[in-house]
Amino acid sequence: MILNVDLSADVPIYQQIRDQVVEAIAHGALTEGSPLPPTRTLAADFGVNFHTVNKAYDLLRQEGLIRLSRGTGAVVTAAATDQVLPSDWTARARTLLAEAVARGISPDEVLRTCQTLLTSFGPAKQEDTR
Amino acid sequence: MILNVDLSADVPIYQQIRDQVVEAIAHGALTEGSPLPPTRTLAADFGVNFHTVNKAYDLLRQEGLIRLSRGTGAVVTAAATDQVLPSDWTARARTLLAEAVARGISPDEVLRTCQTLLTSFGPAKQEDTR
Amino acid sequence: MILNVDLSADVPIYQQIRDQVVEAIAHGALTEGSPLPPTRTLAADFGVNFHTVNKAYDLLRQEGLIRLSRGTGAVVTAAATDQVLPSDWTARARTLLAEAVARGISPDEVLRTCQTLLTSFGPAKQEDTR
Amino acid sequence: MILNVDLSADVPIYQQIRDQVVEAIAHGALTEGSPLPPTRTLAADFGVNFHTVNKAYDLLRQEGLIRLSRGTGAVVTAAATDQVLPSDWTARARTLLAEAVARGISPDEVLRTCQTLLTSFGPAKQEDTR
DNA sequence: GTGGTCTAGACCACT
DNA sequence: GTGGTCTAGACCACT
Repeated sequence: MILNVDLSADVPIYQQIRDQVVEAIAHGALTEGSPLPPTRTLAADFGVNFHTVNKAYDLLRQEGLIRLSRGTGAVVTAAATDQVLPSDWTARARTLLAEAVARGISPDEVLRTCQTLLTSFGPAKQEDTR
Repeated sequence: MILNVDLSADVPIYQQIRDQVVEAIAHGALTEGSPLPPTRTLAADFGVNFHTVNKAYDLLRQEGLIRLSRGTGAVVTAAATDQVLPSDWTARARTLLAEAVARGISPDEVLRTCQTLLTSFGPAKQEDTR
Repeated sequence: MILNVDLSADVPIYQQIRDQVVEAIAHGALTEGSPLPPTRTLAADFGVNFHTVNKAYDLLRQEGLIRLSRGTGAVVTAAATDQVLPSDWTARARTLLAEAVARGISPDEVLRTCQTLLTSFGPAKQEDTR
Repeated sequence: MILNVDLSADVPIYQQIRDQVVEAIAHGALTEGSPLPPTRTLAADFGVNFHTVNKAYDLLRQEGLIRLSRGTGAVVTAAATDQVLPSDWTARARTLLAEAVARGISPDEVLRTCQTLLTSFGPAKQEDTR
C-alpha cells in the first residue's frame, strides 16, 4: 500500500490518510486481516506528528474499518455483514451528485463518472493468483 | 421549494440550508432567475438567526450558484457553460464511493443508488408527456 | 462602440456597462465629445431596466468621465488635466498585483500581462485618418 | 507583519485585513507555514470584533491562501503550483488599467507604476547579498 | 424592503 | 487555547 500526503493541501492530513486507507480497502489492496503500518513508522515516513496518524486510525476504527490492539497493531476488519448503505451515506451522495447537476453537468455524464470510479475499485478483488 | 433544517444534526445549519438549495436547483425546483426567500424571512421560518441564513446564501454566492443584490434579493444564477467536472469534485466522489465499497457494498449496488439519486434530479425537465 | 452585457454574470450589469465604457475610452473608441447612446435606447438593446443604465451613467459622471445634460444626452468629458494617479487607484492596483504574486505568479509575468493589456489601449488613439 | 485598518474607510474592515495579508504574502513578509495571529488577538489589537477578523481569515481560506485548524490557528499555505493567471484576474486588471488610461494617464506611466509596485514585492527574497 | 457589516457574547469542537 | 457556530440586535447602503 502506497500512501501520499500533500502537506500543503487544504484537506487535513489525518483526513488524507483516512481517505487513502478507505480507497485502498475499496481497491482490494487491503483486505480483511491486512496489517496497517505502525502509526510511528507512518508518521516518520510522512514527516508528520504521531498524533496525526493516530487520529486517522482512530477515525477508521470508529467507522469499523480497522481494529486496533496493543500487540497486533492495526488490522483491517472483515467487511460489514449488512449490505445496505447507511442513510447518512445516501444523504451525502445526494448532495454531492446534486452539486454536479446544479452546475449544469448532465446526470448521464455524472453517472458515467461514478461508473468509471467504481470500476477502478472492483477488479482488484479478484486477486490475481498466478 | 421546501426546506427543512435539523437543529440537532451535527451538520451546521448554514450547510444544511446550502445543501438543500443546491438540491432544489438540481431538481429543477429552482431554475435560472428563481428568487430565493429573503434571508430574514427564511430565518423566521426556520426559527434560526438571519446571520445563519446569510452565511448559507454567501456560500452559494461564492460557489456562483446564486446572485445577491440589496434591492432584488437572492436569485438563482444561470448554470455554468463549461460542462466538465472539476477535479476536486471527482476526488470527493472517489472517496465517497470508496467508502461504500470498503464497507462491503458491491460496486453495482452503489452505482444503482447513484442512478436512483440522479434520476430524481434530471427528469423534472423532460416530464412533459406530449 | 459595441457593448456586451452578460446577464448571468456575477458582476452587476450597471458595473459591466460602466467598465466597458471605461475601456472604450481607454481604447480611444470613445474620445472627448463622443456621445453615448441614450439610456433608454441602451436599456432596450440589452433588455435591462432603464434605471440600470442610468446607474452606470451616473457612476461615470461621478468619476468625471462623462457629462450628462438633459438636451444633449451623455458625452465623454475631456481627459483630466492632472496627470497623477489618484492614491486610491494605486492602492487598488497594489492589492490586485499582490494577489497575483501571492498566488505564486512571478512579478515579471504579471508585469508582462499588464504591458500586453496596456498596449491594447494605446494605439487606437492615433485615429486612422484615411 | 504590520497591519493597519482604517475604521472610517469605505472599504469593509474584513476586506482591509484580507488585502493586507495578501500583500504581506506577496512581499514575502509571510511565507509558507508562517502563522497568522489568533483571530481574537488580532481583533483586540485593532479594536474590532473577532467576527470581523474571522470573516477576513475565512475569505483567505476560501482563496486557498491560508489554512485554518482549531488547535494550530491560521498558517500560510504553499503557493499554488499552477503558474497561470486566471482569466478573471486578467479581466479585473484590464478594467483597472483602462480606468487609469481613460483618465488621461499615459500607458507608459501606468506601466511604470505597476513596475514600481511589483518590484516592492519580489526582491525581499533575493535580498541576501552574499 | 433587501442584503451587508459590525458589535457583543455564548457555547462548542478539537488540539 | 484555538477556530467554528449561533444568537441578538444595531445601523448602513442600495433599490
